[in-house]
Amino acid sequence: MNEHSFILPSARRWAIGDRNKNNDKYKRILEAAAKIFADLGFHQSTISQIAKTAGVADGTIYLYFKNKDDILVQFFSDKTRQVFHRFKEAVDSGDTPVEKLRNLIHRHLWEFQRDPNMAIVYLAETRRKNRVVEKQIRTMSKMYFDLVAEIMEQGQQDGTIRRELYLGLVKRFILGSVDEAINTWLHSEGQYDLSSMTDPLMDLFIRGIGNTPSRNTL
Amino acid sequence: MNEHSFILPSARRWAIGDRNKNNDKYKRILEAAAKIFADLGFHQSTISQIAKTAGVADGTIYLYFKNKDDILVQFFSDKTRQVFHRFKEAVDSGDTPVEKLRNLIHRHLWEFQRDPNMAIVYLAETRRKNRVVEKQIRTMSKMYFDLVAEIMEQGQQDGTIRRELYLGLVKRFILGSVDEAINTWLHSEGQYDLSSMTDPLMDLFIRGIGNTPSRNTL
Amino acid sequence: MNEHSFILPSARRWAIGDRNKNNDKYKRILEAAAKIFADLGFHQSTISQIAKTAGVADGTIYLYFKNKDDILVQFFSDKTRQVFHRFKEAVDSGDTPVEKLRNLIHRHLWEFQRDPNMAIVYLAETRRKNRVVEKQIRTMSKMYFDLVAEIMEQGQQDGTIRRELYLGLVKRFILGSVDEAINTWLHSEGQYDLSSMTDPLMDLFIRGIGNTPSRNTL
Amino acid sequence: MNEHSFILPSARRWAIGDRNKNNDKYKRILEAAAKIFADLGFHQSTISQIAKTAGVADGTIYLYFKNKDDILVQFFSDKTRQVFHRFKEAVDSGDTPVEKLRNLIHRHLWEFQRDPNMAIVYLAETRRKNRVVEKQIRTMSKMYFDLVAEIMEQGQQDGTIRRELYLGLVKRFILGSVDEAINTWLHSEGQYDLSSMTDPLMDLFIRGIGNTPSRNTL
DNA sequence: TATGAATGAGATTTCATTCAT
DNA sequence: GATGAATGAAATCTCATTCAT
Repeated sequence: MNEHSFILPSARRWAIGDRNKNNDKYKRILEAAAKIFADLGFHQSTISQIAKTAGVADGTIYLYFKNKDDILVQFFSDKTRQVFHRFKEAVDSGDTPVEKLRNLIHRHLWEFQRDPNMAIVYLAETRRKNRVVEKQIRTMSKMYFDLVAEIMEQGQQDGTIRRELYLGLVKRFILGSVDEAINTWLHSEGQYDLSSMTDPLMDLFIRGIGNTPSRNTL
Repeated sequence: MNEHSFILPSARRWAIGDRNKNNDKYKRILEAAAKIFADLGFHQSTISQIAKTAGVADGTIYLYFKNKDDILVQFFSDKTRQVFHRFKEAVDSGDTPVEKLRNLIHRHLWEFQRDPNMAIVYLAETRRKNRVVEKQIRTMSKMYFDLVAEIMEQGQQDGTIRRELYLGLVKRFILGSVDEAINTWLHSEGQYDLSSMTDPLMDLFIRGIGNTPSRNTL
Repeated sequence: MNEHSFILPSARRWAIGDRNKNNDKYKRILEAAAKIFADLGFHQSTISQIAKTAGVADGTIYLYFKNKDDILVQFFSDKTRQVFHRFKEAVDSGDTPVEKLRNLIHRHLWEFQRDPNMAIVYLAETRRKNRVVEKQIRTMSKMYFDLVAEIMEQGQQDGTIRRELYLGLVKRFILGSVDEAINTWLHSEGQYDLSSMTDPLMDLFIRGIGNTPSRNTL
Repeated sequence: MNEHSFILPSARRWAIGDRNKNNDKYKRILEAAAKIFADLGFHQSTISQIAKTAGVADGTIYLYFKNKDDILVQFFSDKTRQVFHRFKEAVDSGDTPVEKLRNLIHRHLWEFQRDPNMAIVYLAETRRKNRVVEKQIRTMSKMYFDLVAEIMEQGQQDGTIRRELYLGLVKRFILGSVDEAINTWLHSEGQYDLSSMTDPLMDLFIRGIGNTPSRNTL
């Protein structure tokens, strides 16, 4: 599941199931990296800055990570695992498809608002060519697609979602809007509550912008 | 309008209205830069690569651009001017608000499909922190907002667009979806026709994903 | 006292009281720089030449010095401290004002003869406009002035030195002559003993070139 | 006499005895160079800056000067010729040796005060190792020595100057003091009248700093 | 394991000089 | 003769990575 278990066996061997202080170092580096990457972007960040922020020596980072790229890769792997577990939970906690979608969007905005460093790194890397985290992003994209597809299919069965939709596009339609909302929020320096965008966004997703006499309500 | 006309007067003075072979050096560098930036990202690109691609010496670049950042800035300024002129045209060529929006989306997808380097650079820079082209991107964002707002207001007056929408969010909703569609297309290596996404997207924009008995058609 | 202790704490922390082989790297770079600066002048010298002469990698220099300018600044700070301590000693070891002055001149010539690289760098920088070591040179100038002024005042009190002298000019008169003597010696490729100029110079300082029936002897 | 007559025959051929507008360009470049060299130092100055200041194209400079070094060389040759002619005049206009020396010092200070750019360039180059103008400076030094020697010998014959002096040292004694006075004046930003230093300096030269019952007066 | 000094490849930028016009 | 765009060598400085301790 995580390719790095194999690449750095000596460093990662104890990383699972071991609660000693070294394990903590791995996490500290990852958090420090997130902060620095978010502040400066991946290429502008230096190992020294990350090491200093994490409170370790430069060389120590190479005990836990193969190289600079690998920090980003592991960061994405970790976040993907964490976040998608919570996304899944959110979806599962809804009863109807519309409620499931609403919960997903809300959790999505909420998690990114809670962890702006992750949000910044995610948004930036997601739109880079030749990305180091290509594989991770494809995995994420697929997981998101599966979540949305599951909701849509349920909705199509119970008649609340239109049947003639191309699901691949629906995913982009939703993910793109949400990401853009997050991006705008980040560039506004977080001056409003991002998760409050849930209902307005849901309204647009479900009803669109067009005007018709009688409509569903959320 | 273009601040760089003043920064490099001796080099740019003849840039308009002169058809000698020097005239195109500026353009060649800009095109080369777009290609390299698109392939590697701004920070991974080197002046040497750009120079070689443009067929000039490294030093020559500094006759036309203040520094590496300035290449990106001028690239954005140029593209913004060009593209938005065409976006405006597209909007103006529509009769109804829905038609205007459809023309805008179509032109948007079309232009980015036609110039994938621009698309890649735009998508990447748009989501970076501490971006060199902050000003250019804010300008672009504002222009896009104005275009969309104009259409929406017209639609609200003639009753085809819902009145209770928050326009700031609608812009993100549309721009985010379109950009994500472009992004997906780019990462698919351009294996399908991007502009054919226009109508499916418009359908989602106007009607949303929700199911209702009677609906508008495009 | 030395601002650079603060600028590069990690590199300089162990600089005092530690005798491992790293300790001398700072000194080796400084000596190498003195040699190269002396041979070529500050602006013609390159970091690579200094690094090669010091036997370190180019990048290593930046562990010990902020930038190229900083090498010169630290060089001057170090030399000023060392040399003026010895100048002070020389002055203190004389009993009469004339003896003090003689000891100062002798020590001055002696130290510069002993360290010709320092002499060359000092003479060159002392007469440059926009000098990087402006502050250091003003400090040195002030210290020299204080030494001379102290001697002169004593001499004026005991009647061996004329009372109507403008001390600011006397300092230039002495320092200028001595520096010019050093300069001439340097450009003669050191083919004679510089410190042997002490008594002839003292004779000129005390008695001048004019002829009078009865005079002091040194 | 001027080696550059041979190096650049085509450019210099008409430079003597020709009063066309091109001759003027040569002078303008030399003056521009003096200003830029004085402001920034030789190595910090660029051909472009000189060209712009002189109001000519960069390439034009190479029609009049072999290369950047050659500008400095010709500058020194010109100034040496001009200034020493005036120094000689000053010496000749004095009746007694002491008067001659006084006139020389006064003219020296006066000319350098009148042309601070020359002063700055002269002082800087005079104390550089491997100097491009080595030959010019040796010529100047020799001329100055000859002037001083002539005065001294006359003074020794008429009894106003001590006989036991080492003339080589006397020259450095005088030149060094005068140059240091000029240097101090330059670094004070010209806030006082440099040529007023003549008599105080002469007093030090003739009588020294030592105290004796009966003395010459100037 | 942990450290952090050292390395040196590589990036940006400058500028003396050339040469086609 | 005069121009100034073009060149490309060379300089400074950064930083991912290594390795002796």
